[in-house]
Amino acid sequence: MDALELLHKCYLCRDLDQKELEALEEIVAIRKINKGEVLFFQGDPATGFYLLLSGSVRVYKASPEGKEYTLHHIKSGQMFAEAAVFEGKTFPANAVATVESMVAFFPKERFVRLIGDSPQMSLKMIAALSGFVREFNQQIEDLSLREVPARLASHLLRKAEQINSNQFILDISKTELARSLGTISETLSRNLKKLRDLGIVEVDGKNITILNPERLQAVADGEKI
Amino acid sequence: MDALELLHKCYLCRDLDQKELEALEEIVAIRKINKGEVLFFQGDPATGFYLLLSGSVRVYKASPEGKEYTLHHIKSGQMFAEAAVFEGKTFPANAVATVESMVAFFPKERFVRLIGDSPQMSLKMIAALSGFVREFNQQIEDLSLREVPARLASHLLRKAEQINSNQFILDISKTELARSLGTISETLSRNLKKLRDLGIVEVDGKNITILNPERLQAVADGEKI
DNA sequence: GCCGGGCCTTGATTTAGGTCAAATGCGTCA
DNA sequence: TGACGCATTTGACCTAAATCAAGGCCCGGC
Repeated sequence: MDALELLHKCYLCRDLDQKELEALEEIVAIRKINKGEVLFFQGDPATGFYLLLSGSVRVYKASPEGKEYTLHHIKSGQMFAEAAVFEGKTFPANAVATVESMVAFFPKERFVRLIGDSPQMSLKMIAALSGFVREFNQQIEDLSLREVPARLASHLLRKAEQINSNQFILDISKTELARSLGTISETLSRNLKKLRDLGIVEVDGKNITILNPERLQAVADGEKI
Repeated sequence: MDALELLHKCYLCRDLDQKELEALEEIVAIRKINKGEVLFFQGDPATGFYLLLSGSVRVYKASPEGKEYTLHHIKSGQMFAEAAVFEGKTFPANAVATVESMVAFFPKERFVRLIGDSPQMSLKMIAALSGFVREFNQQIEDLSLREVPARLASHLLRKAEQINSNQFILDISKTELARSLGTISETLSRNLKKLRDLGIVEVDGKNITILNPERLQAVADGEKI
């Protein structure tokens, strides 16, 4: 599928009329990024926002000491760095392609002019930003109030719910999962082991089976393991 | 000053034309809340959003174990729970008045109908949500990558910058400051003591003086104390 | 096949920060 | 003014999770 076709199918573009679509296409810049290529670093001037057409992008924070926390794993069709367009002059995180990817880039000023004339697009941005706020909200709750086992349990339950099956395959490495749970691989490994020893989950490489969803939910709710 | 007057002066209403203003006034519900009164609990159905006209509101999360984390201290003129209007069916946090306050309440459905017709108001909501995203972003960075001394140092430096003076008075209790830094009062007390012992700050009750901004900045940047 | 470099796991140890407990201070309201 | 209650401080202790270190495993490239 070619890039423009992908663009048309994504949430931002659906329901737009021909005129709006053309205006969008006029300002968009589409480009390929290789695996490992960096789209922007934290602190870079925020010149616009992105929409991922294909591939996968990791958005993460890094501390001077080398610690990392993954804010999002962007999947195709999703926007990222939208907030940077309306607020702030610099990107608040780093973004790197984890596989070869295609991105659409929308320059800040030209896009802001566009949405002033398009209530439809304003509402889409509002929806996207609200989604972000909700997601961040959950992350703050996890980081400030919940411990690692609870965060891990929630993540597994959410994965299972998404595909509606108690058996699934992790789509990221365990090291990377640890980073998105706000911990490190060793701690994740130990917690998975505990869940395994208790007969709550079965772990075989990236293959996860939830054997006891009720117990796992209890762990997610804060029960000590 | 009466409530409607306060409403007109706030960010949401500035720059609106007469028609938009009247439409807003039509749907708004203004009410007084006493000190300690709860506006909503986490999990309550999100029926609309609020704008604080006067007083002060604390928005916070609480865990089943009794731990609390303060997301925001809302000051007059600020909106809160806006994201709940566009996303999600329930409030993601609790809100309580810390002093007697006046709030304007905008019911969800009627407000969403309004902004569909008002690009001006859409842009304001986008700006407000972007601001939230930026703030949350910072909180996530603090919680996931930075330690308590660094968070405390940043907070003090920010306060000083706001009023452009190295001497200021805390507008909240230390217990409450601890909750908004993602820690507890004992830990905050110990860290303040360390900063005091190092001659970096002077603390006299709620009265704070930054004696050595450079050292304090170094602590904010992660230097061990 | 076999070599090398990631991952992943596991153990030993350290440490930041939370918990518990007690003492002190301070403001408010009767 | 006195007493109660709440905030704050400080000390002793505990615990979750990070760090440090060592092996094992898997996978791709030669």
